[in-house]
Amino acid sequence: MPLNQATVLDAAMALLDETGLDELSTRKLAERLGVRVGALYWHYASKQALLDAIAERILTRAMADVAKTKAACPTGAWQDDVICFAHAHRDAMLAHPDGARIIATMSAPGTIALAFIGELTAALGAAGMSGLDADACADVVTSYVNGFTIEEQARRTSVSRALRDAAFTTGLSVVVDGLAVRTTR
Amino acid sequence: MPLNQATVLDAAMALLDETGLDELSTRKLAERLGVRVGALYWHYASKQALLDAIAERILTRAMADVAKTKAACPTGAWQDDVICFAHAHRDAMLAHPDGARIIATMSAPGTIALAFIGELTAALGAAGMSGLDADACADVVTSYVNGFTIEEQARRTSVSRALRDAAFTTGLSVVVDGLAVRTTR
DNA sequence: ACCTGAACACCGTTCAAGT
DNA sequence: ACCTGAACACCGTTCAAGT
Repeated sequence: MPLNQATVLDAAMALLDETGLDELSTRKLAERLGVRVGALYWHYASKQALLDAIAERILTRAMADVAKTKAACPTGAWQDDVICFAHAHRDAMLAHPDGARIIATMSAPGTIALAFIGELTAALGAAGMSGLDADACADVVTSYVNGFTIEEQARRTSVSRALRDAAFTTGLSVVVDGLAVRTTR
Repeated sequence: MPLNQATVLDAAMALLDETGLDELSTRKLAERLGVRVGALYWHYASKQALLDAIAERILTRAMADVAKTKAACPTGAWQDDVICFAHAHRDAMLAHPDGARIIATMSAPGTIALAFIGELTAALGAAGMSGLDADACADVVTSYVNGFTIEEQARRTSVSRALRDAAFTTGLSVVVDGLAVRTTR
């Protein structure tokens, strides 16, 4: 049966998981699929387009996690929403090697990325923040999460996952506290 | 006269400024220096070592800016210190194409990077934050700055520098507000 | 000490031609 | 519609040998 975008993407993510981004080449991917390199370009216009598809898939997973968590525990407090978004975002990136780098270097925010940040902005708007402020504040959250996770994944640090989780959570609470100041004035 | 580490580094930064990170190859660098590729490996063990040197130079510039600003206007308020650090950090990265990406993907934090984060941590410690908290809080600041600036440089956005500055400053004030609640309890 | 020459083992991308 | 074959224009790195 012929290849399609989904099969290529699946193989690319498997290769990513095994080797990391630096070793993810179109040629190795072609070999894994039992096909010549050129064949890939029928399904994706470029390697970057394929990486963008990986990024979208990672963020799709993050959004699904948000939906699930909110369904299981609908507290209604905007702080919990923000915390939920941030953890889902980081977890989805940590699930694959160099996940944060792939998100950070994607060529343009796709539909999923826009939806993700849109939902976060809406959650902040519901907290009584209006317009420009909500946009900028959603940006603080995603910038922090991206910055933290990129660093975390780049240096293969010796510090345990538990300690890194604690540092992340502490930093996140700082951000949330800062947002709270903005909400109450 | 023979090449040395500084000459190679200068040429690499000039090439970076002209072409960006993706076009910065050892071969183009060698051509610019009037030398064969292999010659570079006498001065730097690898391309990554050269990129690390670029990262160090960028952070050196950031630290110099911090020192200058503090000398010119020594307010003593820790909030001003944090804001000063963050702006110097971002400005130094924005001064070169893909500057933030180079910082984020450097193989290990060098002496300068450690000094930079050390000074920031000390400033927070002087604000009455102790130990682990000061570490984690310094991390929020640098994570935010890195995350924001990577995004900013990655997508060659059409939004003006002034608007991006405003968004950065708003986000930074959120972080500072969050740090303040930690300082006063 | 510093560099050349030349190779090794790779890359991403394109495109006529096949089926 | 989907893939092969084969090329094009590159990469980073190593290392004997030269000066």
